[in-house]
Amino acid sequence: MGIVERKEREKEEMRKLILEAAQKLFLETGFEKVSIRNIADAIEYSPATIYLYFKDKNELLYAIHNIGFQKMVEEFQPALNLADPFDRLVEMGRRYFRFAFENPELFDLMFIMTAPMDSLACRDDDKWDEGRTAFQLLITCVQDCIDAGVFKYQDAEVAALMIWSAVHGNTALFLRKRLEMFEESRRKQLMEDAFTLFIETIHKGL
Amino acid sequence: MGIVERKEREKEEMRKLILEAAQKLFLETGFEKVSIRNIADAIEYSPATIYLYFKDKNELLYAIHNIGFQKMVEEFQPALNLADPFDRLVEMGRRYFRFAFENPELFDLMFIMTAPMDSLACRDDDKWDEGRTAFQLLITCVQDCIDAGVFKYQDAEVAALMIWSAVHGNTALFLRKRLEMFEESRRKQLMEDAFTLFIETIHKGL
DNA sequence: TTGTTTACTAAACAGTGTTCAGTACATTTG
DNA sequence: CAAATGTACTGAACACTGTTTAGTAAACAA
Repeated sequence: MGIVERKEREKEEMRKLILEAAQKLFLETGFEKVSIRNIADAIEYSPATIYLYFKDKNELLYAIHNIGFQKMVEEFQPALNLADPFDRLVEMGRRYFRFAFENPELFDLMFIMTAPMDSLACRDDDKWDEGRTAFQLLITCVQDCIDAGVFKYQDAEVAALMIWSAVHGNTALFLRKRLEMFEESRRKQLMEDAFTLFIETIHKGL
Repeated sequence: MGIVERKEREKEEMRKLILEAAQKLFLETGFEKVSIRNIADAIEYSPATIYLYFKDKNELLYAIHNIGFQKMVEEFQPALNLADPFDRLVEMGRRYFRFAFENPELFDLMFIMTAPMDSLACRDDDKWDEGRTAFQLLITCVQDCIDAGVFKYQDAEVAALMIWSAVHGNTALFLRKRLEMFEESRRKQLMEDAFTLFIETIHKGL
């Protein structure tokens, strides 16, 4: 009686269909401008159908946020293989930037928008596992730096948070257009300089 | 013939009336949840009236974003009077945090939301003067630190951007609920520790 | 007392997320 | 096989949203 299994498979496929259409539309048009109706049109189903597979729009956004984390972890992989822990750290920073530049909508969803987090708040079972897992990569790297004597920090978690904040802040200010006071031509160079300066500072810093 | 002046005064008062009602509603309910109709109801006018004083919702948000900057600059004033430039820098950082904690909706509008910046994009006359002015305070302070020999940085602007990024990143990650993986009790302490570590790092750093 | 300008609004437009009663088909049961 | 049950889906509605426009009533100028 594989009938119930087939049904489950079909259900899974439908979820995937919705998710892929949604993702495509989002990355094309931006999250703010895509409606449930747009997604429904794209897959040629009624809007109500989507609600049979996702509780609400936030849950759909959360699902795509998850896809984003998968992608990001994949793109971080090469950095994690570098021998020197400090090189590893720097490369992780660079890849954080690059991911944001190349996937601004996805990055927004993962680290800036509130909507997907609102979905998390409704079901108290997990505490943003995706974020936790990704952040753990950074903590590990920082700990390696400490162990290798590059840093003299005591607490790898605190140091990791500081480093994440610095890199994220730069990215977020740019993505949310808070660096508009700099001429467009200088902007990217300025950001890179700020990042480089940060790296130099923590390297010599402590 | 003071009649035209009275009219202008009335127009200005009406703008103020709208702005104050809007601000009150926004700070009570959050920006996402307040509609033009809500504001209109609050001041007992029709929704269409608001469009006689503001081009669209983004412009209204931009006007409130401006009020936020006035408030922020006021709250920064005491920090700017400190004798030691590095103390000044640290105190500015602390006040950035505090402003964000005490006025999360306003902070969001000033540094995270896209809507008010979309308003800016439409009229190319100025390049976010409010942001530029506030950032200039930081640059000046960093330059003072360089002059006093606390920092050996070359470029005050780049250093200021790095510092702003670090402080802002921490704040933004918190406000947008990206530190949910830490238990609520630890969260604030962790943020303070990360800030302190950053301060120590740049102090000894270069 | 005209004519004109100004300030305002009712109503509509085109959209949004979401819900629910109802339908048509697949599956199970007698 | 036919009847009963279960499931997947949808049309249409609800209560909103930002925004525009035609029209009105009052204030002002001639």
